[in-house]
Amino acid sequence: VTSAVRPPLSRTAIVDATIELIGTSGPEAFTMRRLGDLLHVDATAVYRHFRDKSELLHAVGDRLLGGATEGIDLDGDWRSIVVTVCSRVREALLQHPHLAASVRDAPPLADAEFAITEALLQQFLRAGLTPRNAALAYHSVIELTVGSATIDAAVHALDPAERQQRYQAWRDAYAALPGRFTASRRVATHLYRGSANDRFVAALRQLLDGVVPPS
Amino acid sequence: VTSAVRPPLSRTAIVDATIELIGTSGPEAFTMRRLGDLLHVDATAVYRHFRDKSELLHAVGDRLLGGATEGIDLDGDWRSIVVTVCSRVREALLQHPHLAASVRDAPPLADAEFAITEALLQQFLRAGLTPRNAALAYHSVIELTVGSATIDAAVHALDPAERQQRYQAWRDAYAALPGRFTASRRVATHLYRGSANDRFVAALRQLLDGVVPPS
DNA sequence: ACCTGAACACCGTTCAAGT
DNA sequence: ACCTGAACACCGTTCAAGT
Repeated sequence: VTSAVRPPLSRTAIVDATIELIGTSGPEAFTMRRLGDLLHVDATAVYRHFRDKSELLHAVGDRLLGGATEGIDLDGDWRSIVVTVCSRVREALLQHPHLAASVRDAPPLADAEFAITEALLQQFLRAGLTPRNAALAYHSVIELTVGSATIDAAVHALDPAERQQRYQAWRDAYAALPGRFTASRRVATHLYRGSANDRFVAALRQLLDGVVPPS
Repeated sequence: VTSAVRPPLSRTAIVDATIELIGTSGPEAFTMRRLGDLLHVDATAVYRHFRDKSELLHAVGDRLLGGATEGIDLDGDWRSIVVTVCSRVREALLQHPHLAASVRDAPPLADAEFAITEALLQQFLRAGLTPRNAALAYHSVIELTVGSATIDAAVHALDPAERQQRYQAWRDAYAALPGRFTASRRVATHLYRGSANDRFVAALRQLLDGVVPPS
C-alpha cells in the first residue's frame, strides 16, 4: 500500500489552515491542538515553524490585511478610496479578533500595514490636507475602523437570524428602560438597524466630512 | 486561639478584588485561581456569586464605567458633554484593556452602560438630530471611543519616556520606508504627535462636526 | 530534517461532600 | 447557607525520542 505523500509543513500552509479554522468555526475555535488536527499533524509540529502562537497570529494578520490595498484605483474619489481600504481592514479584523490585539501592540506589523498607511495618507494629501492634518486624519480613521471591528466581532460570528434576534433583544432592553431614560426609549427602535458594515461606512463618511467639509 | 472572622464573600468584594488584581499585575494576571488566592478562598467559591468568569467581568466593567456620567451638567454645550463622557469611557477602558472584550460582547452591560447611552442620545437629540440619526451618531462615537482605547491600551501601560521612545521608533520606521512610500515619508514626522488623548478628542470633534456641521 | 508523544504547568468549571 | 477539594476536560508549550 502506498500511503498518500503529505507535503512537509510550511509557514504558508499553517497560515492557510489557521485562517480556515477561524473562518469556519469562529475565532475561539482556534487552538494549537485543533490546528494540528486540521493539518493532520501533531499540534506541537507547528512549533518548528513558528516560535509561538502570537508569532503565528502575526503572520495571519499580515496575510489578512494583505488584500486591503489590492487593485484600488488610486486616482478615484479620495473619500471612496478611504472607505474601501478601511472597510477591507475592518473586514479582515472581523474575521479574527485576536488580530486587533496584534494591530494595537505594534503598528508596523509588516508589509501589509505599511501599504495601508501609505494608501490612506496619500489620499488625505490628495484631499488637500497638510501633512500634520493628514496624520491626524489617519489616526482618526484607524481608530474608528478598529473600534467598529472590535465592537462588531462577537455579533459577526453569529448567523444572520441569530444576529437579528440579538439586535432586537438589545432594542427591547433599551425600550423597556424606566422613566428617566427618555432619550433611550425614544431612540431604542433605531439602534442597531441595518448592517454593521453600513453603520461603519456611515460613521466613516461623517468623520471624513468633519475632516474635509464637503463643498 | 480565635481566628479572624472573615466576612462572607459578596459580589462587591469579589469585584473589588478583581479590580485590584488587574490593577497591580496587568489583565493577563487575572485567573479565577489567583482571584481565589487574593480573597483567601477557594477559587471555586466565586461561582456561588457569579455564574462564570464573563459575568464577573461584566460586573467589573459596570463598576469601572460607573463614573463616566457622574456630575455632568447636562444643559451645557452638547459637543463638550459628548467629548467628556466619551473621554471618561475611553479612560476607563484604557485602565483595564481586557474590559473592551466585555463591552463588545454584550452592550447592555448594566446600569453604567445604560446611563452612558442615555446621556449621549440625549445630547444628540438636543443637537437637533432625528432619533434615527441620533442612533447612528451614538454608534459612531462609541466605535471611535472603543477603537481609540484599544489602539492606545498597550502604549498607555508604558511610562512616559518609554512611550515617547516607541512613538519615535514608529516615526522612524515610516520615515525609512523605500521609494514608493512617498506619502508615508512626507507625513512620518507628524505621526503619533501629542498625547493620545488629544488625538482622540480631535478625532471625536471632527466626527461630531461631520454629524452636525458647525454653524 | 521533520514530526511524535509524553509531560508540565497551567486554565475554567462542575459537583459531591463537608461545616 | 456557604465553602472546599477533587476531578474533568481542556489549554500553550517543551523536549527527548523516533524516523
